[in-house]
Amino acid sequence: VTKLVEPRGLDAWRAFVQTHAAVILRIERDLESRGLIPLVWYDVLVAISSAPGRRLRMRALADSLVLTRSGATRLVDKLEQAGLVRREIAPEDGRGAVATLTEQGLVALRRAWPVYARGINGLFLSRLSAREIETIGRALGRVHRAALEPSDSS
Amino acid sequence: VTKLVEPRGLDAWRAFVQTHAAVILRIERDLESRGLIPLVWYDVLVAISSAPGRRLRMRALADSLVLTRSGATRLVDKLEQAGLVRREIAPEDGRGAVATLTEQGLVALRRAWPVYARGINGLFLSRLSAREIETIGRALGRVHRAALEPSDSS
DNA sequence: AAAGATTGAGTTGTCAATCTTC
DNA sequence: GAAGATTGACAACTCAATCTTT
Repeated sequence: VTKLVEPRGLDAWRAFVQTHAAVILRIERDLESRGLIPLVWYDVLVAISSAPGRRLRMRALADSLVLTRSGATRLVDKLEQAGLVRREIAPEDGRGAVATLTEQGLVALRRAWPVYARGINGLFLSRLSAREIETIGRALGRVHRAALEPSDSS
Repeated sequence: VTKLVEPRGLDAWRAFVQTHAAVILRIERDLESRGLIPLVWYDVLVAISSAPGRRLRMRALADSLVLTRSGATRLVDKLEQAGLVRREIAPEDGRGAVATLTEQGLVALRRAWPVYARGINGLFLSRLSAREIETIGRALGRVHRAALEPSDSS
């Protein structure tokens, strides 16, 4: 394992990856133990509810969740079976489908949020100083935008 | 969506989650497009190779990868089929199995590392200042340790 | 023909039950 | 009986192929 990454950088990377796994797992379990919806479902509902008109095309949903299109299809299938989401034909483009929230979906969203929020606060934010939170938001936001760029691989 | 998390904190959390997904995805694709082993396999090989004596119990492997025990079993099955890893009976405890690296496993590890390292540098570290790297490593390391604690959920 | 979405087949991971050793 | 590991049944996601609308 030649030193292609400086040690400090590697530490940061590892902390980043492992912390993500550990924290997400804890929140997931917490939601489940309280009979609430899984985190991915929550993500779907939030994405829809915060989209203009509370309606979101499947494609856009897939992108926003870092999923494939088929993944989004399967996922919305479940949510629809559970009665949290409804599919409609896109008004301007007959090819497209848009996902919308049902009343139940809105309720499920509101129920899950406090538990999710408690996880974010208790496991993540409460361990960080205001300065760290600021730095992390700004720095990782920058990394995120860069990672969405086309591809600068040689 | 009542304000149970302060806006700055929510920004930081979202940046954290989305950046993770985006960056991991890019690295994964990069490895695949070059015919190298997937990231999880890499993680397994690293975990083993950096364990004392280059041998690691299944249980410890599962923990270090944030996987279930059965997940670890399946994973090592594949690696073993591919000839990168070998299972042996634990010397002191007949119940346990330890995973060890094969010669091929070591080669696969060394081949993947430059590409992985390039991803870490190019997508992550190169977008961050030295101060940010330091802060992220320290802060997220603290979050990680906290997330491994038993469970302080009410 | 291109883009949106879905389906079939296969892979990866989980949970609950089981086997083995302590 | 408890812990380590594995197996069977099943859930989640991906790729490639397909269908529909533009």
